[in-house]
Amino acid sequence: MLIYEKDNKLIIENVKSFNITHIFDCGQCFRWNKEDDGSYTGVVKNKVINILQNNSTIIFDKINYDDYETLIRNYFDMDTDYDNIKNQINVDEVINKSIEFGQGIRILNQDEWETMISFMISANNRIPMIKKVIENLSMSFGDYICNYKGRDYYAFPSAEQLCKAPLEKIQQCKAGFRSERIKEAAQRALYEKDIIYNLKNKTYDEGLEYLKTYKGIGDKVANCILLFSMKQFDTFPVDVWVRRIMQTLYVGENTSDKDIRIFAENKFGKFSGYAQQYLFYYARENGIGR
DNA sequence: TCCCAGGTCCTGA
DNA sequence: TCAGGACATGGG
Repeated sequence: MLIYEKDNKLIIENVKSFNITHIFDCGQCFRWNKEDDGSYTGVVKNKVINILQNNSTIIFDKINYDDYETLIRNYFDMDTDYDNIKNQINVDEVINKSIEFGQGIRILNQDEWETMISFMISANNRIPMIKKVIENLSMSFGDYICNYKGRDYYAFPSAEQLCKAPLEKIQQCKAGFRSERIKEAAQRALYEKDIIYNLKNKTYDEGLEYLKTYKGIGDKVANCILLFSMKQFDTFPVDVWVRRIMQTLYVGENTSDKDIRIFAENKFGKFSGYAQQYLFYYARENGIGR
């Protein structure tokens, strides 16, 4: 991997296991959108990031090496050995095919608070709608960042900002029945921010137990939060898509979500979360079980 | 009109 | 512990 700055861009050559379509379309994040030139633009913390890929070269617009060290490197999971992970979870033909199909997937290290609220919104919702609600919340309550390629960008609102927001205004963001849950979570997070940001240093069970004390966070959402923002990679969140592919290709049709999760965690081991992402992407892109 | 979406909560056995 | 319905919203 070769990293250098050129013309106000940061360029990384010879990246392996990195495909921006796989990364942004595998359902782990909701704030990235494709541009006409094939690049993706998104918001990470308080920064707008645009990323373009040509084969094994990735180009970040208006990013310098400092930004790479403080933000990009961790967010894009650049220090993880994906070959090793793929080898460890590649235990049969189904997962082998899925890994091949989504070879460029990476599990992003996202902000804990943003991930909590985002997956709270995901309950009984569609991905385009989830993205719209998050965008509405950011535009209504988040800090303005800048204009990029003709579009205004806003940071995801903090707990403080959502706490001040009247319930009706949250409802106007089309959050539906999740509006009160968001408001309640913000009120709690205001005083428990340290706990939330320290969960990655706790055990999986402690994290799960804590997250589920929030209204609107059940088993599935809690596991997504743990996987996508708290580095708990041994968990296997079961949603409709994962249920479909697992029931079709591994276990019986009437197997419960909990049993599917236990089956998968035993099968794929400490990197079950990565296996879940490959399977999710494969199932969704190929309509498995529909 | 009905069905469903990266589910959770509540209720009643 | 577990099944079944309600829940906002919008697209097919």
